[in-house]
Amino acid sequence: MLIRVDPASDTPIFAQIAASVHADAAAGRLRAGDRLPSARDVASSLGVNLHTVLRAYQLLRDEGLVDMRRGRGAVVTEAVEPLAQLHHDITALVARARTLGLAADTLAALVKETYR
Amino acid sequence: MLIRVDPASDTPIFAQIAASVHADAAAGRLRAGDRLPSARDVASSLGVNLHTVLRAYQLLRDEGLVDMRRGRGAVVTEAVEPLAQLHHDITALVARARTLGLAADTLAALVKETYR
DNA sequence: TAACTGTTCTATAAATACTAGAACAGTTTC
DNA sequence: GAAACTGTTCTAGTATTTATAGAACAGTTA
Repeated sequence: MLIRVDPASDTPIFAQIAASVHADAAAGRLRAGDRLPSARDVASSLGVNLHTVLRAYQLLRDEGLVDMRRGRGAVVTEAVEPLAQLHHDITALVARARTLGLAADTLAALVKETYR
Repeated sequence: MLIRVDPASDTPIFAQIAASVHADAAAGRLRAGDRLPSARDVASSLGVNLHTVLRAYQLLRDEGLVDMRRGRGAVVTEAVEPLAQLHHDITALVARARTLGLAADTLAALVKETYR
């Protein structure tokens, strides 16, 4: 499993790591029972701090996406299934927004605001 | 026009102000030619600093949503139309995500990631 | 002209993001 | 049991972002 990060991006690194896992789960590349690479491995391969990776993992844990325990690592839960189910709807919405010239941040903010 | 802000929220105030305008535009409550309340008025009524409101307005300007000039204020552009067109799709997606138990931040991050 | 508007500037305080190192406590593997 | 792995917790420092504050500037409108 590969986690990508753009150091030049204005979004925090921990958020990018979590988003990378989100994307993999939505695309079906991650399934319940799969294990995320250890935080130390991710940290060294990305050249970031261990705590930064752990913060992303704890975010995913708070969302119920992974189950974390010492010694075992971070294991994906059944909560990834809804993400995969929504994948088609999301890509369709994004495609339409793109043709309308909408910025990514604008659409994302709109979705978040609509949730309330 | 009413702009709402939650001081207890973890999202920055300027982002909340921009999101409030986004929501109004998407819901059709804002149309091209409409004028946003002056930054000083919003600042005093919300109890926040002028610069904080201006930062939100400049964000909307960067998105092309409003046109700003000294003396005239911030006027909504035709770029709001796409937002209104997407409103139904967004609410439908949010409703489905909600039934699946997805968090707002998760869905928003997913949408943003899918955009790339 | 007077009152309004956003623009620009410097400055400060607070919160957040990131890095850094160390020690701890479970789990897995041999 | 021992060794190597895992996340957890702790303190600490730096850089960036957020928000506030005040002042002066420069267009627009009434």
